[in-house]
Amino acid sequence: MIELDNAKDEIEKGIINQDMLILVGNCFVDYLGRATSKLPKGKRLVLIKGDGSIAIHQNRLVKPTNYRVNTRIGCELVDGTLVVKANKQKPAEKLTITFQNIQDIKRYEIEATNELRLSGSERDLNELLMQDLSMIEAGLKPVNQQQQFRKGIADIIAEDKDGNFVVIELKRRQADFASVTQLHRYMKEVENMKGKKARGILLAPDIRKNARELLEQLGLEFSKLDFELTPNEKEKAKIKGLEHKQQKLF
Amino acid sequence: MIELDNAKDEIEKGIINQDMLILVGNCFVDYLGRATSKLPKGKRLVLIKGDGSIAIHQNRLVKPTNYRVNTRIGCELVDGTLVVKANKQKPAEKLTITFQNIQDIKRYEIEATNELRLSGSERDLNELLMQDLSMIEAGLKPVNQQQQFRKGIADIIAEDKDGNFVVIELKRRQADFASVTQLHRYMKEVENMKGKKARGILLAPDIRKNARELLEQLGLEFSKLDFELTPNEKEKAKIKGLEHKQQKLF
DNA sequence: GCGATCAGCGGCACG
DNA sequence: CGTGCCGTTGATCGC
Repeated sequence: MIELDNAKDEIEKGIINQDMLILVGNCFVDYLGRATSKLPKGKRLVLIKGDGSIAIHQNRLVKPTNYRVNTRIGCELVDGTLVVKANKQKPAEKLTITFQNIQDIKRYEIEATNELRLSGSERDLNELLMQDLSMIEAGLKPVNQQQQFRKGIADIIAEDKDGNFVVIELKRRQADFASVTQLHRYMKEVENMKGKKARGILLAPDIRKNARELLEQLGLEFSKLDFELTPNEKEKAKIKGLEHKQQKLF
Repeated sequence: MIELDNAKDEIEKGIINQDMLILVGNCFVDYLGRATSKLPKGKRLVLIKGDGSIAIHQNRLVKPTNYRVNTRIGCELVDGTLVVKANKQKPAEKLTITFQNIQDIKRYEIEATNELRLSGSERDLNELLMQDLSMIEAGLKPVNQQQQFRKGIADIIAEDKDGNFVVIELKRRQADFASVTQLHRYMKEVENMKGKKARGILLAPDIRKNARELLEQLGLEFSKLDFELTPNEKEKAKIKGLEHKQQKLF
């Protein structure tokens, strides 16, 4: 066990230094903000970061039980306990950790960089498709990418060989109800703007059965998007194929 | 710095014991699964939990750069590095952390409980409303709570004093486009099932301006939900009032 | 700052 | 197991 006043010094040093801090000890946690919560007494691990993020972890799941981001963290000794507070205004939120004891406290100097290079995101796939819209359908030409409307932002807008506007919504994973209604909303908006019928194509690796039903009722199209992730850093991802489900009939 | 073979022993001990493990050191991280990512060499903090959760943290933000949940974690010494792997099938995912060195390794015995008592969730508000639907509108009677359709699950279905079906969608925070289309979807489904017109009411503390426009176009109603969080453990939350925006005109 | 949307969403509850 | 959806969603990007 660590003396609480020593712990306090160490925490304050860590906060000033923008270190990463690990606190382990018996504590309870109160949160009042967008919701309220009480975490009863128990042994937890608290992770404080240089940017004022704080997370209380129990020994399960990746997500913390309690957390707060981008806040000013302070601590004080109160009645033989060490109280760590992470409060914030707008929205008003209070996070209070009360330690009965501190078993361990660790301070690590780690730079606050963000160097993760991720690929296979929707943005990547979008870029790939824009390079050659004919992958989706022969004769398709880009009109406007990520065009903003009053009712949202469509992923891709194009014009098909017959001069119809085509709204394309791209999903990197199985499409659901929300994906379908999203596309429908954009399609309606385009129809309103242009004053004529438009098409809507949902592009995803898969679609849930009921979502597919809704899609068809709304007069939208689904096209299976088959893409491959490349561990190679040079190319971000690779689109292996696109398959209109309707074509299966032939 | 810690000898890598000692670190390996300690990690393996921790995994068997289902402890919480903290590793700090220079490493790079490769992920291949639903997407791919590379995190170049740098000093990071890795948190491993008893249920096989693993998270790589940099010194900013609450969320880890890389993570994996519910996996079998193994480690081995390879060419003077310590490699921690968290692989999984279905879907196939590989997470590999390669440590050049380990500055610190900590092992904490913490029980894997989940005792957080949270209140003010949508579920709580739903329960409160169901106790007295007349808060929403005089004469409103419950028909079915959380009724399941082919196209989703409506929060509340009721009947108004004139015998119309009323579909109610509840949001604990500012309603957006998705909230509106969600309600619309349920309302249409009820109309289909019952074979007559239905009403739809969106209940939320606030609604985005454009979402409100869409809501009105779709013939739906909005009602401002004013609720209060109680730090008191006995009562979950309190609904202070409900206000139909239309009433503001009078 | 707000608005809109994605996320390797995670996690949960229900069928 | 999949389906649907909430979340103190968080985080990002654009305006």
